[in-house]
Amino acid sequence: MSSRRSPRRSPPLADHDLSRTFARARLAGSTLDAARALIGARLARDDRAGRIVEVEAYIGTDDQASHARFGRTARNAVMFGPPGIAYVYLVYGMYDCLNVVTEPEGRPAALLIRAIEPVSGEAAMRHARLEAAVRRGHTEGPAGIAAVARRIEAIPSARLASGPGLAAIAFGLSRADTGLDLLDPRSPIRLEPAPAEAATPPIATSARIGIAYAPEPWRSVAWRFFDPTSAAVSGR
DNA sequence: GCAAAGATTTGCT
DNA sequence: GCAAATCTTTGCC
Repeated sequence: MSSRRSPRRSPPLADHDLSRTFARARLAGSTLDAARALIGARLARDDRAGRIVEVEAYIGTDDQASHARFGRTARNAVMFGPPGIAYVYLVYGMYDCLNVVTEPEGRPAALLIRAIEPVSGEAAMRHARLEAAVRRGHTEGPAGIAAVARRIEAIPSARLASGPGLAAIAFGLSRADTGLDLLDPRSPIRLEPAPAEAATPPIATSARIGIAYAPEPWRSVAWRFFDPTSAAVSGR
């Protein structure tokens, strides 16, 4: 590039709207506070966006349901790092799940994104869902890919990302995305605050899902947070 | 080095 | 309503 070009202090952020940057401070403190802050916030990719409607908190090495219960390992290392970073893991050998790291560096904690209500880019989400079905060999039956494509077209919008595995598929996320800074406006996947005009959503709580293996009190603690008015909440 | 289990989803009985 | 699918991570011998 020519040295006569006017220098840029940072990459193309000149027209970036700062009101669309989620505040790292909201993730750096209590994970339970951060969980409430995430309900109604947005997850955005270039061609799609959605409203987070369900999250679960996993806090510290004492939490016997958390991946951090074994201490720091190769898999969970980012949970011990700074807040706002993506932690994507493979569950049951089949599905990737997105977490947002919380709390200061050195304290392992994260919020599992369990459900997202699509706001835009539903076609991209359906396309991602079809690609996932092809990868899993679900299109090799007698019905073929056309039948699977029709079935995916028929899925209601609110069901496109209504579970942790489905949310990752809808947004095209995989373990390779672990380490991404979700609060960097230049990141391909970003966390953004709810629009100023959006109403504050109601928030309900319950025990976390799928952790029956954990001893009490971890099994029953109400660390799942969701918007009970959303049709996109998982398990309905 | 091996065995067990898992922060899920889907399809069939 | 139950069980299969699928493979990485972790604990233990």
